[in-house]
Amino acid sequence: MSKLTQKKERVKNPKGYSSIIIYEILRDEILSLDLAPCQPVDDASLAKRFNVSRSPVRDAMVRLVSESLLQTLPNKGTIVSPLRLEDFSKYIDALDIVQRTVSRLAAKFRNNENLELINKEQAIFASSVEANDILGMIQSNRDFHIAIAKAGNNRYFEKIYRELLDDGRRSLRIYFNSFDSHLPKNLISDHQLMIDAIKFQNLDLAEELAHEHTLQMQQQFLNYLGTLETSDIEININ
Amino acid sequence: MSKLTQKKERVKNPKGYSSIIIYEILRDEILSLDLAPCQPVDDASLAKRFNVSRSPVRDAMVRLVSESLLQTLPNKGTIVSPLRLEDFSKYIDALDIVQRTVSRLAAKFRNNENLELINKEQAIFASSVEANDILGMIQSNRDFHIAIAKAGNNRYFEKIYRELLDDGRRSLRIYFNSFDSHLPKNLISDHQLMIDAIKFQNLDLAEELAHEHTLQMQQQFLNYLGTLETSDIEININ
DNA sequence: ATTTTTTAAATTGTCGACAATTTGAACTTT
DNA sequence: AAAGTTCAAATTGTCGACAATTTAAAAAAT
Repeated sequence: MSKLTQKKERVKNPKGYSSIIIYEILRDEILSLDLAPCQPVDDASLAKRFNVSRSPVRDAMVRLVSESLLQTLPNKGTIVSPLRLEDFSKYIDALDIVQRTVSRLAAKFRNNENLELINKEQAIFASSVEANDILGMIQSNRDFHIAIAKAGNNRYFEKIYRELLDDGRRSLRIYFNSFDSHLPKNLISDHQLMIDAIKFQNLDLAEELAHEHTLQMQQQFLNYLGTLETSDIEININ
Repeated sequence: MSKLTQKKERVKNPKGYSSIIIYEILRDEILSLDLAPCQPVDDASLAKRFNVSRSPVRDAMVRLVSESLLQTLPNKGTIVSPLRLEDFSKYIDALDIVQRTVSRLAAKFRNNENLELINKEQAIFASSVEANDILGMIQSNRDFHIAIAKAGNNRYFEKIYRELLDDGRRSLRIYFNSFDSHLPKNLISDHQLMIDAIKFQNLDLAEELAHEHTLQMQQQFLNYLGTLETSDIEININ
């Protein structure tokens, strides 16, 4: 076959990027749902696809497993982790509490540098909305909220919040898809109100706005699911 | 050399345990502070020590890096992560908030199965204290608190709490070392009070007890550090 | 027809070697 | 002596092969 005769002049890849690149490609494909939940993923074919040996693929997969984006079924291969939408209300419960706490901490401890970063991220988010760039919106929305967490001046809480956001990345993908043409202008003004509350150190207001922000997201999300089918997801926030 | 002539009759290890075993050994050595913070750790010598190739050692190290127990200094090797005791008050801040939230959730949502597990873990903890077994105390104390988190019926919060506890494992080691001969009997009764508050669904009391529990730990810890040297750790809990 | 045994294939962890860098010391050159 | 260059050693990612299992399908025995 031409593929074999045309023997790739194997110039070894520049040291140590394959596994990182493969990790990022797979991660993006999983998060964008190009790789469907429960879809099998095996290192042999990935190695073929990326024209590398199994080692870098394995490394990438180990990392994805540790992030719970892949799931190993012992001796039965590896699959894209199932997306359990029935867990969504639990997720929102957790996100609500953490988000309120983080906002309150930010309002208390923020300094000028923090505020600058938050404003910067807000601007980036606004421009992704302007450009109707969904992937950009997801990324910059995340960065905006993490900037707030940073202002809380507690790296443990920042880590908790970041990991929780990361846990919800695929759900968030569905959430943003729900704005299929009419853009979420109000998200931008919501963010601005949060910035002001943090800037003026109004702890209670910052917490309340974070709470409303989460509720609104939940609302939008459930409405969207409701348009797909009658959902049996129950809400237990009070 | 005899080492070479005596050629190990390399019976390959039973499939796929070396890397897990090596991971556990290294983890325990790091947590018990046998491997000192900042101490260099290189795969070549570990491979020699465990009589395996670099691959399983590398896998174990990757995992430890992802848990922040090891730290990679690019092109300069890998070291045991520094133990930043100056972060301790931040850690306690975060632990306090999460612990209070988890206790409150547990008091609200606990069922009989949860209560049974909590009681079981409490019994195990009590017997480790009885036996003066520090490693056992650390483990069973963790399991006790995680049992409470489970009762909160929110896997996201459970994960947050577990990871936060894991983050503090080395600090906790120092904490338990501080009870060098007189055992923490009161920890047992504290736990019992928490169990009762959760059992009788007294949310406010459960939260308050969790708060006191954390404060007491902080107190004990700082006192202990104070006996070692004049500590510049500042407390900002209010 | 059901259970047991045998086998081939798939899965998965490990091996030893090697190659692309990077680092820092030794050696020039200015 | 300072700056630049060269080079061996250390670090680190990748390769292709292989071996220990597990799984499940095929074959044999009951």
